[in-house]
Amino acid sequence: MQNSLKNIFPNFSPELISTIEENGSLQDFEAGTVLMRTGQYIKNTVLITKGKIKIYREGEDGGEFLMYYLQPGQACAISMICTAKSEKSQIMAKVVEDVSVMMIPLQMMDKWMMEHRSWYEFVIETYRSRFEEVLEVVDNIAFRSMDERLEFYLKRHSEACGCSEVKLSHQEIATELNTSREVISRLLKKMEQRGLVKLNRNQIELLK
Amino acid sequence: MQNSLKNIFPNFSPELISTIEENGSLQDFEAGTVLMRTGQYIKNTVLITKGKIKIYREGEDGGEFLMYYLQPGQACAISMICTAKSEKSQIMAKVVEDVSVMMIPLQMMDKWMMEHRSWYEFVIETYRSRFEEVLEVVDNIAFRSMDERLEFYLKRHSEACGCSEVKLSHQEIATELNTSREVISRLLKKMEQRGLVKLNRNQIELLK
DNA sequence: ACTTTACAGTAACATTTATCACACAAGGTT
DNA sequence: AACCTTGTGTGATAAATGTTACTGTAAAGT
Repeated sequence: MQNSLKNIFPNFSPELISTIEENGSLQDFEAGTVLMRTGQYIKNTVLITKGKIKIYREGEDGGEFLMYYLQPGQACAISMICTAKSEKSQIMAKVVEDVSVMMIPLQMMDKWMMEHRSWYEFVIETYRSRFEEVLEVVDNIAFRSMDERLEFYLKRHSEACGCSEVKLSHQEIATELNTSREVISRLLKKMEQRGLVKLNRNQIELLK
Repeated sequence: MQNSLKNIFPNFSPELISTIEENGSLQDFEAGTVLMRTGQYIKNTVLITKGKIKIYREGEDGGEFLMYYLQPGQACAISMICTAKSEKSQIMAKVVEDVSVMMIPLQMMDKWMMEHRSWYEFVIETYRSRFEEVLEVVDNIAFRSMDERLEFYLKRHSEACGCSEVKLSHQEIATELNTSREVISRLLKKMEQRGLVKLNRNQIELLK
């Protein structure tokens, strides 16, 4: 049981693992909890050990524009970046599936960067992969139309959960893509006609 | 003359400055040069000492969607991130005003992170500010319409050059916002009618 | 002075996306 | 069963943006 961190973060050195266990505090949050808001100061770096967190940008009108998901074995890049200078968050983080997270006090960040090679590499890789993901998001909204973005969104979702059924209402999808439910309904219908998906209530099955 | 690095990067320690001068190579590039392409492997971290570089995302149709500009005292975050693992670039970098850049071989990155506190802080701050900038870009395209984005674009430009005249053709603006020249012309005309700008050939003067 | 090129303005039209209005269906509750 | 809530389907219409086509005009080259 105590070795779970080791399994979830296989690249961490044994020493780092025990340092984390000594200094971090494991906390649970229920789905729906908002872990971080725009403008809030960040006090901890967050490692996810269970569940799923959604990182999004909030629009004035209540839009929840999806940036990416965080899953076990990952960390919040924003919290790492801001941590260094205790800066404000520019994003929102909401629990979408009950999570367990390891909270690391911000003072540890700098210290471990110097002392633990595996921590350093993890941080750099986290920056890299999240930056890349955000760039892909930019690509999508800058160059693609809604139908392509919807397909991409569904694909990413099914990859994230590892199954071909996406259990979301049209309204939820619309919110995350910052459009309206009607548009999503219509586009999904077209996709069904093209044989790409099968539609059910609160569930979309990807066929291809 | 030799102290110019010190002036441009005031937070670097004297030891770091001399290390950079020993290991880096100063190179000049003319406006128009493409320094980095999507898919290319990155071999150097780039510090800008003079001029201006545009970082953008390339669309299939030749769009050059602007992410941000790099100016003296700044560094390419992408090159730092990718350097660590010698990853591929996901962006394009083009010189817009003749530049001098200091090229740092990728092996130095990790080494200096451990040895030079001021390098470490510079790198973290570079990550943070660029991430923030990209998030702002996402905000704009996700939540704002073209007229607002255009205003934001012009404002950012005049801030970057420190003057109220933006010397760009409508076509160039359109390319960077991934829209068409006609749209930009229309919107600029409306802005002129609202008294926000004054239009001249190849130059837009911001009035407010 | 003449030609060529790049830049800018604008109308007409097409397409995409947003909004409004409403019907209906599935599940849960009383 | 009757009711309510939530989710879905669809037409009509509006607004924003993209496209085509054409005009004029300033600058640059010859």
